[in-house]
Amino acid sequence: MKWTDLDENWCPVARTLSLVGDRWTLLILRDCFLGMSRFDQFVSSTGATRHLISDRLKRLVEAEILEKQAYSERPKRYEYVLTEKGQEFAPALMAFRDWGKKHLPVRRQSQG
Amino acid sequence: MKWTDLDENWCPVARTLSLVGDRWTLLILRDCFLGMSRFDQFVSSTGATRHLISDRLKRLVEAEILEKQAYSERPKRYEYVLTEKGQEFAPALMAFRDWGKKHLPVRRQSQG
DNA sequence: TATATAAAGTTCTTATTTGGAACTTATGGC
DNA sequence: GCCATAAGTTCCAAATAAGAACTTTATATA
Repeated sequence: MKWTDLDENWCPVARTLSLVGDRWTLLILRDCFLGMSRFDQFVSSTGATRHLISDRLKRLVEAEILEKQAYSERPKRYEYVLTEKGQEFAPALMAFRDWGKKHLPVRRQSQG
Repeated sequence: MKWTDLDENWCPVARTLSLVGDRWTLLILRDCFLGMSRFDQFVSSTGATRHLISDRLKRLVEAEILEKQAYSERPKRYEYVLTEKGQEFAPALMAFRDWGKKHLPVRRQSQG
């Protein structure tokens, strides 16, 4: 079974996962909430490959969670910003953050 | 980069994703909150392969999110139950559920 | 003119993960 | 002996991801 097959599942959790049930997608959304919006920012912040970021941004735009906006005309450059639908994903990320802070403390300092 | 490499990331969201940032893992947790606890229940409920379920349950037990408990001695049979750490994941799943209910309504009835 | 930089991707090849079905082990019932 | 149940494991083909280099459009510098 493919995970996109979950999009018509009876369970709202499953349907949500068909879109964002993937670590890189969720990291991109985290970055958006931290104020990032550009391709290369997502690449260096998440550590995912350019290929992955490209793919996940397309999905997020198609799902209307992010919106692609031109911020420069020449050369044509785009950035990705949260739609209202995307903004409303905040509680989920905050729940992840809280759980991680409580149950997965960092031992040694590392960078990502 | 491998996703398990996120486990020492500075960001608590990333650390959380290193454990549960995967659709099948989160669906297994959803099932646990719905009262399921057995291997075959997870297989048929999620639609994931036995292989995947086996792998994800191992990770969840290792992370102390689930606990493996014998419910039969002969033959030896185990079930998986949420630990307190696992229970505290509820708010995250509820956030997913709420977002899905609001933003991803089902069109036609389907089963998963 | 030639070179370098920047941003946002795409392309290529190799490695890792997943899918799907069948098989295993232990036990009880008919 | 034969079938069923539960919890996995094994095998191979198919799909995804990793990593690095390349492309495109345009500005800046020597």
